[in-house]
Amino acid sequence: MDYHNILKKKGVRATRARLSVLNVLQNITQPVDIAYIVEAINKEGRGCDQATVYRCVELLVKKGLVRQVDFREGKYRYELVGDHHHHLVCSGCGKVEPVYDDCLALTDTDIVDKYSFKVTEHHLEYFGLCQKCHSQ
Amino acid sequence: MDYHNILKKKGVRATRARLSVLNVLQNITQPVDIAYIVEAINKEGRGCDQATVYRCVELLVKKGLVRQVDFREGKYRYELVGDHHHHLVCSGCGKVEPVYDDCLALTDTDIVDKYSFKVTEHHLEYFGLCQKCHSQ
DNA sequence: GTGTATGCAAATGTTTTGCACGTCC
DNA sequence: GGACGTGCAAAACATTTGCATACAC
Repeated sequence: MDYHNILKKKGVRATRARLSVLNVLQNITQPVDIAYIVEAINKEGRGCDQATVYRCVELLVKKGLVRQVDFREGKYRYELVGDHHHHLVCSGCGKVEPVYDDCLALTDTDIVDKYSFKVTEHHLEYFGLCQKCHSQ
Repeated sequence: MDYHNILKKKGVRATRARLSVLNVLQNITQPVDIAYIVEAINKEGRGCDQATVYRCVELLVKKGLVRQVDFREGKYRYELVGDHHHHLVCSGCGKVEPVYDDCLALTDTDIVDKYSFKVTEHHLEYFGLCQKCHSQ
């Protein structure tokens, strides 16, 4: 909850820009792109340059606080790591629904055992049509 | 095997550029980017513009012959669809290993049932360190 | 021959970088 | 005070687009 302390614990400075980025990501219901973050920060008082936002999210991803997501749009989106989940992305209307189920049969640990490959993360997204778009 | 006929069956023209792209992708062991495809085509005689390659892969992906892959590099890679598999991507040396196991516990069909969401495709990649990079 | 694909060049969109100045601790 | 972060502007890179010409069928 207290991002100031969380950042300190991670060994990095708790700057205004980083706190702003985390604060924006705390209030979203689905992954957002850099432009969204910049705009959101600008709305709440003193703004922030987009180069800074790029540098912030890069750091936050590296520190494991933020997850980078790819919806095949030619740009990345970001969300707080929080609880582990995947996404259902509708190709019709763009709606994004989180999936909290345990989706993987071959877990990260299985892969370590079978392939001698130490998995640090995996990315899984489902693409298709939501009920509304499918029935049209 | 005969891409000329495969393209015809898909209802699109079997042009030199499309056949070249498919031919390049037939000879790779891991997903490659657009620049690689352009260069490979240029090496084998009459070349091909990169705009054309972009247009070709877009069509081939749409027709289900080519798969677009994202290794979090800020650009996409492509490979023939062939048999379904996922990837282990080493963050250390960039090595890519295919995984032919059935990785998903929550299949596309399960999702249709549980979430009323018609899955057309899913993207799954594992990131981490290969044995060599991990032991260093 | 006709409709579609391609080449070329320019434009667009995303992300990165260099450097002077500001801020965190 | 000193190291590190930020703003600004420019650059780099991936991808897309408009239009005249070439090609597939």
